[in-house]
Amino acid sequence: MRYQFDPTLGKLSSNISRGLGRVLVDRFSEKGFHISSDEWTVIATLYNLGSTNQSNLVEMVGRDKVAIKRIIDSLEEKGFVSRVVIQKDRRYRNVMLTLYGEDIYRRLEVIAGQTMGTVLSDIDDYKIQTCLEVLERVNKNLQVA
Amino acid sequence: MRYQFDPTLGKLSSNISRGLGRVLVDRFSEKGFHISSDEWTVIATLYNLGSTNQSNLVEMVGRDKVAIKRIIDSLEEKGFVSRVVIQKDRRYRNVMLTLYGEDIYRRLEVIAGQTMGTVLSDIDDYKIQTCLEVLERVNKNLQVA
DNA sequence: TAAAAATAGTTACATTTGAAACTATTTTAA
DNA sequence: TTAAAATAGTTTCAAATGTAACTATTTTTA
Repeated sequence: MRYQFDPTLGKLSSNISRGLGRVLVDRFSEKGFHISSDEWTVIATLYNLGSTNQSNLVEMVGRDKVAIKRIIDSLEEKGFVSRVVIQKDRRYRNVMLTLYGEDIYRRLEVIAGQTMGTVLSDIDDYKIQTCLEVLERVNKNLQVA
Repeated sequence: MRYQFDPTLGKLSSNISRGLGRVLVDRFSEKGFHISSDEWTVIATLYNLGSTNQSNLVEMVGRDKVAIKRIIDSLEEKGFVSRVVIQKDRRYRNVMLTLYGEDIYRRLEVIAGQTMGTVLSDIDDYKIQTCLEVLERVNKNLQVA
């Protein structure tokens, strides 16, 4: 095929990243939650994953360790997560949602679900699946590139 | 359907945006071009569009006017674009690639094409098309959301 | 087992980015 | 025709982000 040399995929991914973040933060904010899109990503990851260390979050979320540290700092300040040094190997910190954090997750999930519903409402399911599949693959390819 | 409430699309788009930018900048840099991914986007847009004003670039590129101004400033310093006040309406500036800028575009295009080729090489054409179609739609939906 | 290497996480600093206020100019409408 | 509104682009300042160097701890290896 003739590959994209015009910056379509780059432009779309960066605009969607920015735009989805903006919309999500606005919806959260309207309901009284002051949470960045990065914070939301980490909260959702922790909810699905349970207790884990920061390095593992680096893997799961795809941000570097400084970014993860900063997000955890902020979530800890807000009381959504706790961070505990693991005595077995004191380099690690165990990060997990607090009960309050879990409660917040469930509320945010509803808002995020509605928002994604709006954004994806007029698009066929199978196309969305194909799209996500492609994006996963692109993301993998980028990691080794 | 059951919509994504885990942050899949947000995570993927932001990681791809970041990753693609990083890879592209690295490839450009290896060949001696020190160009950000935003600059590349604007150069390619100007090549396809010809002469235009900054507000129109805001539309085409999907960044705000401050971002566009900064990118144009940088491209102008490097001699890739020229910016001329339009006498008919002196609020506008006409932005266009210089001959040098057009030459640079053609060189960058080759590198960007190869890079995208690598990143997309193991993915079916029709799936890529479907993916881009979905992303275009999502992007449109975000603009009104 | 002691020194070197590796790993998890943090700090510090420079750069980038975003939002709001601003200037200059043109258009609208009283 | 002139005051108010709108538009294009710029400036400014605070906040977010990326990079590199750092600390603390554990693992490896000579």
